[in-house]
Amino acid sequence: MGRAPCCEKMGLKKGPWTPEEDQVLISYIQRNGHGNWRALPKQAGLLRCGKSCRLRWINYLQPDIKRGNFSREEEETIIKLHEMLGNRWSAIAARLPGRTDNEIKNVWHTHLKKRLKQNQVTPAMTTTNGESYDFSSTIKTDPSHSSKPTIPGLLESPVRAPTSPQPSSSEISSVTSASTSTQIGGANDVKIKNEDTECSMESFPLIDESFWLDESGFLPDDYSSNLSELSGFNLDTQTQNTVAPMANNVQEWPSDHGLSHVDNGMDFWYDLFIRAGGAEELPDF
DNA sequence: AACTTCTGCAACCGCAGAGGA
DNA sequence: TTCCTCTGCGGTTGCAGAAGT
Repeated sequence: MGRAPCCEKMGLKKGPWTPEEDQVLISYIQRNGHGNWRALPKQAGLLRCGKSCRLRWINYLQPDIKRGNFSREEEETIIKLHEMLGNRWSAIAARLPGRTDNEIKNVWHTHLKKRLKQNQVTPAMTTTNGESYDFSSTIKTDPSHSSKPTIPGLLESPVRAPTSPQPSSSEISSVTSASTSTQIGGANDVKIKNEDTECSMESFPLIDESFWLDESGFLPDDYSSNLSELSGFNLDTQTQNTVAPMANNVQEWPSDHGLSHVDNGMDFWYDLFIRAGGAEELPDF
C-alpha cells in the first residue's frame, strides 16, 4: 500500500512523446512485452518513467486503439454507462472496445457533460411512497463501497452473478438495438413512473460490487457498441423467449414473457427493476 | 494582423489496492 | 502481520490549435 515512489525526476523526460520515442517503445514491447513497467524504460533505452511509458502505450500506441471521433452510438453508450457506473472510466472503457478510459473521460468532460446539461437530463423515478427520484442527483457514491453508485432505499439482497455461460451476439439477436433512436433528455427519457409500472424500491435488490465488475459475467467482455449486448439477455431456444441471465434470487422468469420490446440497454435496466420488484407484468411502452 | 479567449486532448500527479517478501 | 513495490485509476493540468474580437 501507500504511494508508489514516483520515478526519479532527475534526467527523465516529461511532456509530449516524440515519434522516435514511440517507435522505441513499440518495438521494445513487440519484442519483449511489458512485464515490468518500472524496468521497461531503462531496458528499452527511454528517458521516461515507467508510468509514462505505460500511459503512452495504453492510451495511444496499443495496436487495437480506435482513433477518431466517437460515433453517436458510442456517445450514448457512454452516457448510459456513466449513469450506471459513475466516473468509473476504466469500467466504461471496458465496454467500448478500442477506446481508452482517458479518451472517454475527455469526451465526457468536453462534449457529453455539456450536452446533458443542455438537455437537462433528469430521469425521474418514483418510489412506493410517491417520492420522486432524480437519478442524476441521487445515484451517489457509497463511501463504504468506494465509488460504487448507490440509490437510496435499494439495499437488500444482492444481485448475484450469473452462473450460466454468457450469450453470444447471435443468441441475443432477437433483442434488437435501438440505441441510435434513444432520446437523451427528451420526452421519452427514462421515467420509471407510471401507474402500471410503479413498483417497490424497497424490494429492489442490492447491487453489490460483483454486479459492476467484469467477473460477474453480466456484461459481456466483447461488448461492441451494441446496447442490446449490454443487457446480456439470453435466448431460450425452446420457447424463443429472451431471458435475463442474472439475479439468482429470481429462479424462474415467467415463461410467457417475451422480451422483444426490450430494445436497448436502458430498457433492460427498467426490466431488471420491474422483475426485481416482483416480476410484475411488463407494460407496453 | 495581432491579441485574447476558448476548446480539446495528451500527459502528469497522487492515491489506493493487490500481491509478494 | 507488516512493509514495500508495482500497477491501475481518476482528477487535474498545461499546451496547441481554433475561434472570436
